[in-house]
This record gives sequence, structure tokens and C-alpha cells, in this order.
Amino acid sequence: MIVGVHPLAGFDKLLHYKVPEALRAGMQLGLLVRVPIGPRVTLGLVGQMGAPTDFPVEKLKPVTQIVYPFPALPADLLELARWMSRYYAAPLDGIIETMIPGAVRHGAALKQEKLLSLARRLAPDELAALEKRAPQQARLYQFLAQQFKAQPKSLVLSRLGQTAAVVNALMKRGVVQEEAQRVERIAYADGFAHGELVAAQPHALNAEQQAAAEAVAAALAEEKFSVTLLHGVTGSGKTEVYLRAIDAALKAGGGVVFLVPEVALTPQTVARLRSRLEAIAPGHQCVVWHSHLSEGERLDGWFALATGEARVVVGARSAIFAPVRDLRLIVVDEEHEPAYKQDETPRYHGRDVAVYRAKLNRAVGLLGSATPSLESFVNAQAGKYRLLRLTQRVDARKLPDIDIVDMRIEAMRQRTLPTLSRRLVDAMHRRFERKEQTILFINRRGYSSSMLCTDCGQVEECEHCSITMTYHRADEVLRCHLCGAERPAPLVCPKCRSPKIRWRGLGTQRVEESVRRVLPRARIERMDTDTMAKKNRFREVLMEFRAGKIDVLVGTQMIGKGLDFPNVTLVGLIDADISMHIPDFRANERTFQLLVQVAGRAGRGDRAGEVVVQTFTPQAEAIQFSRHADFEGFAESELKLRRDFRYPPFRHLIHHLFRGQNPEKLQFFAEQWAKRVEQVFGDRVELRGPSPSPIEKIKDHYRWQVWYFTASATKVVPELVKLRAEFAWPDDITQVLDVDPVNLS
DNA sequence: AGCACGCCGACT
DNA sequence: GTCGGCGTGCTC
Repeated sequence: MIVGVHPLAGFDKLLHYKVPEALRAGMQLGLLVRVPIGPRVTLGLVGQMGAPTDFPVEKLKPVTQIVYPFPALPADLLELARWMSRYYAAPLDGIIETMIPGAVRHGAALKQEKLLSLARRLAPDELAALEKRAPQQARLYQFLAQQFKAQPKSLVLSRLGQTAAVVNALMKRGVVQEEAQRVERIAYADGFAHGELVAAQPHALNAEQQAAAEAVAAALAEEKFSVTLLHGVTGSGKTEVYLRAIDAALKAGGGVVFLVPEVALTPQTVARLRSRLEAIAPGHQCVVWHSHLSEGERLDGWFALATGEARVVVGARSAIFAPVRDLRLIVVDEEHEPAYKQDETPRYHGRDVAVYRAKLNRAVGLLGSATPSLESFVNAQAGKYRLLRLTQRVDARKLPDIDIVDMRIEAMRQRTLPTLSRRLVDAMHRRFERKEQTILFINRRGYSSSMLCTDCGQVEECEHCSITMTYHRADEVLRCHLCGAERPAPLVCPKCRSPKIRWRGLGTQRVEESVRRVLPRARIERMDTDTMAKKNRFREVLMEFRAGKIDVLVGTQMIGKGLDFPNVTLVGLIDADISMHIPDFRANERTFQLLVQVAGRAGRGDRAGEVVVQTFTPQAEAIQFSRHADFEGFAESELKLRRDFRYPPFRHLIHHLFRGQNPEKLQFFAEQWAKRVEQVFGDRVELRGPSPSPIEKIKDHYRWQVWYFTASATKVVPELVKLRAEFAWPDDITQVLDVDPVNLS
């Protein structure tokens, strides 16, 4: 018997091994094994049964050991790993490593305890004989005979004051049996249990929720792969629909994965979910999965799922790899959240992996969001996903009014670069008179600032990477943080030649000063990392604010941490452009969510809250904000924009790194490669490169040249991998494909 | 990833 | 003459 093994040793190659007689019976796909590689022994995963085609069988070494008697990767996850390897162009061994928790991989010893129980009952005469000849054994027998279930060995022995010798004697006679069992560490000891005890009774569903829940239940009953996109406005009660679906899946005997963005995984949410799940499926453990678990907790949770003791896992991104058995339902809450993207190798998108895993298991995928990602929305429009809608808010609260203020007009009116617009100042005055509160929100992210033209709104971007360039004051240059390209900071706007260039990087301090000028009698507090350096200051300020001792709170993202302020009826976004043009395209989405969250609660009674957004690029912000108010309208215009402009909805950003010593040769091959890519993708491909300034460290050390491609097509990645395989590279040039899974469909 | 093999510069 | 630099290749 010969097996192919993926060694977890840092190189991505399938190696073959003989299976010794003793290990043959237990051998199967997905097992974690130890295998010799050269002088060492490493962990590996059995990925194939059968002999190699390109290696002499007689030179094969034997498998050293089977680490666990059951597959560390069940069949579906093994298949998923292979798909990911192809789809994300990532090495398979790395994917296997991310799928199996470290503690499991290292074959960590399980915390075990031995349980004692009776193997058979003794006849009365046998018992009498035993009492005479071996009184201690008889005591043990009597004790165990009174127990309803197996008891821990250590406990029994200490209670009876006996030693293991007594147990051994009885075992030899076949009267007592010993079994090993794992000690549950997860039970409910992860701190999540103490969050908040919430009444567990199910809420009554409104008609829309009811219809949605029934539709999902029907999909589950079909027992085939399907994906449902649940588009429900903020506060429409999506969670109740998830819970009904989970209920249905559990009742059908299946397992469930419930993904939430990492930030949403707070003790309160988990406790709430858990109490509801308890009510739905009494006796079923719900495993919580996130990055802050200890090794032991992770191990226990993993085992509970792998053995079927637990059938539900709630967790962040990586919970999609939990070894849930008989998977019937995968829920992805807030499916548009960028937190689902892993941006280290292996790069993957949790939501997309979830959909594919559902497909492999013929399970149901349920994606929920108030603002679906464009790719999911397009999939729904194309009929690939079923679209369900929840249009009514359960709590009947009004959405906030959003004003977008064009700061270019404001600048003309005030003849200076304003910090606060008239609109915002007026709104703040009204709040102050009514004794309501205001939050001014400013996104200053570190020292990064960008170049903005106050006449035309132009923001300088890197020509290779399409991200905003960052201004570095020390050497007066604009630099791209992705590829390292740099150019001198311009004196006039490169687009409209206007000299009115502004370097963005507005601080909370300046905003505070401005507010003092317009509202001299107001109590103002500033909240950012500088002023909050003192330990409990943060908490203090939040408490004062909540108690109404502060009228205006000026702060950075950290305000979002204490979100629930019932008396806040106005939120001002001082400088929307900073967040929208930050060199991390994910940041704008996050900031955005935060604002809408604050604003969504800003209503008072029947009066809606107000949000004032100050911006130099009103079109962009209008689109962003309409995304929440009118998602369909947003989606339509955004899709058009992306099609016409540079960011199609399914763009993959592909970094292609060429390595070699001869620049001319590199140039030649990059062009050749580009031609081949174009042949396959036609006009959907854009070649941008070479990068003028490859990342220094890499350049010095390996003399790499960095080239970037961007391509827009749903099939780009698999096709590129195919291309890579058939493209013949000369010996002195190597290339690496790195794919950022932006909006994979 | 590790580790060996191998081919060019400064040293017990 | 060797020791050791890291560039290259292999691991069943």
C-alpha cells in the first residue's frame, strides 16, 4: 500500500510513502501522519491513495506514524483545499496549514481522563466470593454498580482510597472497563457565557421575516446546493431569519457554520446567539471560533466538531474551515464586510470559500447584508443566487437624513479653506439649543495625507496600482504604499493646473478649535489616541458624554467603540475624503459602516437623525451614502461607474513578480507574458508595469522586478494559473503569481 | 522550510 | 592551500 502525502514542511510537493502493515487498516485520505523527509520527520496530510508515476517505488520510505485515527481534514475540506489552491493560486500545503489549527497539527496531547464503568454484573455468589477474597475489589465493584454512568478513574480511586492495582485486577477479570475520554475545555468557559443573559424565547416574525424564513427552509429541504442573498435594511431582523434557518438545518440532522465579521464577535452577541441556539437545539454545543482562543480551547472546539459532539460553529473568517460534519447550512452575516478577506497568504475570501464549501456539500449558503457586496448582488440579479428582501425595520426607527456638503462651494463662499461648513454649524447650533448632542467624526489615520485639488477634486493616484499616493513631507514626494513608486509632489494640480492644492491631514485639534469659535458656550471634548493616552480617560469621557455633560464630541474612529448614545441626533463627518481616499480601499467601507451605525441610532422619537458629510468629491460620497439609503439605486450607478471607469465589480488585482538578473530579458518576457494574457482575456486585461521602484529590500536581495497586472473577469484566476503552467519560462527567470482576491464572484 | 552540494574570495 | 559566503536544487 502506497499513499501520497502533502508534507507540511514548507514546500508544496506531493511525496509518496509505503504504508507499513500495522498502519494499513486505519489508512485513509485526510489523515494527519508523520513521514520522514531526509534526516527529519515531519507532519503530512494524506492526499492520495496510490503509487507515484515519476518516482521508483522501491525507493519509497515508510510512513512513520498516524497522528490521529480519523481524518484531520474530512473529504469536503480536502477538496476545498485543492480548489482554493487552484483558485487563489496558493500553495496547497499553506492552505492545509491554515485549515488545521496549530494545536491539532502539532499533535498536541489531548487532555484526557479515564472513566471507569462496569463491564458486567456479578452473580450474587460471585460477589460473595469476591468480598471474601478481595474486599477492596468488592468495594470498588459495589461503588461502580451504584453509578448511573461511567465515573472518572481519579475521582473513584481517591474517594475509595484505593490504587490503580485494584482497578487492574478487576479489569483482568473483565468486570470493570476503562475508557478514555477527552476533557471538555470549551464547555462554556470561554468568557462568552458571562456576557449577557437574554431571554431565549423566539420573537414573533413579521410577514417579511416569515416569508424569508420559509424560503430558506424550503431551500434546505431541497437538499441541494443553493445560495440565498438576504438583503435586509438595517434593523430588519435578519438574525431571526438566520436562527430559523439554523433551527431547520439542525432539525434535519445537519451541521451549521455561522460566519460573522471578527469585530461582531463580542461576548454579548455570542451569548445572545448561544442562548437562542440552546433554545432551538437543547443539548447541542455551539462552538465559538475566533483568533483570540487559546490553543487548548481551539483544540477542544475542533474536536467537538470533528467528532460530531457539536454541530454548530459561530466564528470569524477562519471558522469556515471548521470540521463540521454533515454540513447543511452556511450563514455569512454582513457578507459585504471586508473583514472576510484574508490579506496574508494564503489569500482568500471567507464568503467565497463559504459558497464553494456549500457547493461541495450540496448545502445551503445564506448571505445576509443591508448593503450587499456588488458581486453578490450581481450574482442575485443573474439568477445564480436567490434574492430575499426585508424592507421594514423591526423597531420602526427612521433612517437618518444624510446631507452631503460640497466643500468646494463652501471654500468659495468663505474665501478660505473651511473646517466646518455652514450647514454643519447651523445643525450644531440647533442641537445645542435643544440640548441634544453632536458627534464630529474625523479620520486621521496616522501621518498619511494625500494630495487634493480644491478646485476639481483631483486626488493623485499611483499609475500602476490605482491607489491614492501618500504625501511625505520630509522629502516632498508622493509615494505609493503598494508598489513603492514615488514622484515629486506637484505644485499645481496635474489635472486642472490649479495651484489650490491642499495636503489633507486635518487633526482633531483644529476641529476642536473651530467648534469653540462657533459654539463658545458648548462643552467640547476631544477623543483621539493622543488625548486618550491616560488609562481610564476613554471610559470617563464616554460616561460623561452619555450623562450629557458634554455637548460636542470630536474624535477619530475610536468613538465608534462606545456607540450607543441615545441623545446624539447629529453626526458630522468632517473630512470624508480622507477616509474615502485612504491608501487602503477597505478603510472607507469600515468607516462608512461605523457612521451609518452611529447615525442610524441618532433618531429621537419620530424625528430622524441627521448626518452631515463634508467632502470635496461629492459624487463619490453621494454614491457611498446612497448605498445605505437606496441600495438598488446605489448598485446600479456603482456598477455602471465601475464598468465605465476602472474598477469593474469583479476585478482581481494581480501582482506578478518577475525575478531575474537581466533587465532586458525581463522586459522581453514580461511583454510576451502580457501578450499571452491579452490573447486569453482580450480587452478585459490591463497591463501596468514594470514598477519603477520595486520594494527596496526585495530588489537588493534578489534583484526582483515587480510588475503589476490588473484584470477584470470572473474566470481570471483559474485561467491565469493555466497560463502560468503552459508558459515556458527560461531558466534564469522565475515568476510568482500573487492574487488579491478583490471581489471574487 | 531545512539541508547538502558546489563554486569563488580572505584566512587560521 | 582551506574556511565559508550564499546560489541552486532536492526532499518520496
